Amino acid sequence: MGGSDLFVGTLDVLILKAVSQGRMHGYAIGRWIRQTTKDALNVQEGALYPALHRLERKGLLEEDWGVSETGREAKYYKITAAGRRRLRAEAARWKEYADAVTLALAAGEA
Amino acid sequence: MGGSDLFVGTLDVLILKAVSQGRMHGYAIGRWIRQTTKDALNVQEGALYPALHRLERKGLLEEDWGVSETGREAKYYKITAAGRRRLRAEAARWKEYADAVTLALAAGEA
DNA sequence: CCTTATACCTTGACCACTTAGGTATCCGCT
DNA sequence: AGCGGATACCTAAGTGGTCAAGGTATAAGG
Repeated sequence: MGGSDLFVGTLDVLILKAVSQGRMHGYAIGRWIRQTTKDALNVQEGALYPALHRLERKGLLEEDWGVSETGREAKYYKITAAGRRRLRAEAARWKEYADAVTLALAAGEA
Repeated sequence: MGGSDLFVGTLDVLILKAVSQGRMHGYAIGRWIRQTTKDALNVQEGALYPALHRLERKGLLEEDWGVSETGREAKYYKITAAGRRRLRAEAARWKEYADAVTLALAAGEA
């Protein structure tokens, strides 16, 4: 199993990062997140697919149908220029935020 | 200024951490978070006070009225044993989660 | 054949957070 | 005297991302 709940707001940046690595379909994005985090994060499909539609609507991703590695129909996503900009911004925001929280949680320790 | 939006779910652990340092009133908890994160996080009061009530209802904090450093009435919070346990668990969860996201966001880099 | 994996989707409910107000006291500045 | 800003508490309405739980369909493997 493994995989705690998401901290709301981190899913988008993870998706953008995944797709920035190369054209990828939805199901594979979920798998990518699970694998690159060594099972620490398991994204529910009920969160994943709406997020993809959201990002597409915002013009951060582009979709087109194709055939997956296993020979099935699959909707592939590609990151747009705006998506790449957003990824940079959100990744920076995440880093700043994570450092801040980690700093706070370390307060009062030798 | 400074202070981006919260990633939902991180506020509770920050509050527990603050109060674990010693008896503290609500307004001071907000200030503590702002200061220990060097202004990276600025918690809105509309998020802070409901969170305190939530944690109190769950038995993770205890409250009693007192007088603040400035001579005003203030509601002081103290962490309970259950709160301390929760803090340990949530801090560990945060660390695991943050490491996982950071790992994923670093994927594909030299 | 039946489960598991792949691959997509939606709906309902929850609930933390944002925004935007409100009360009251006290300090410092003009 | 007046007024902004800090202190110190609170609430209500709205948003919106996620979870839980369903659904369709095909293919591989036991």
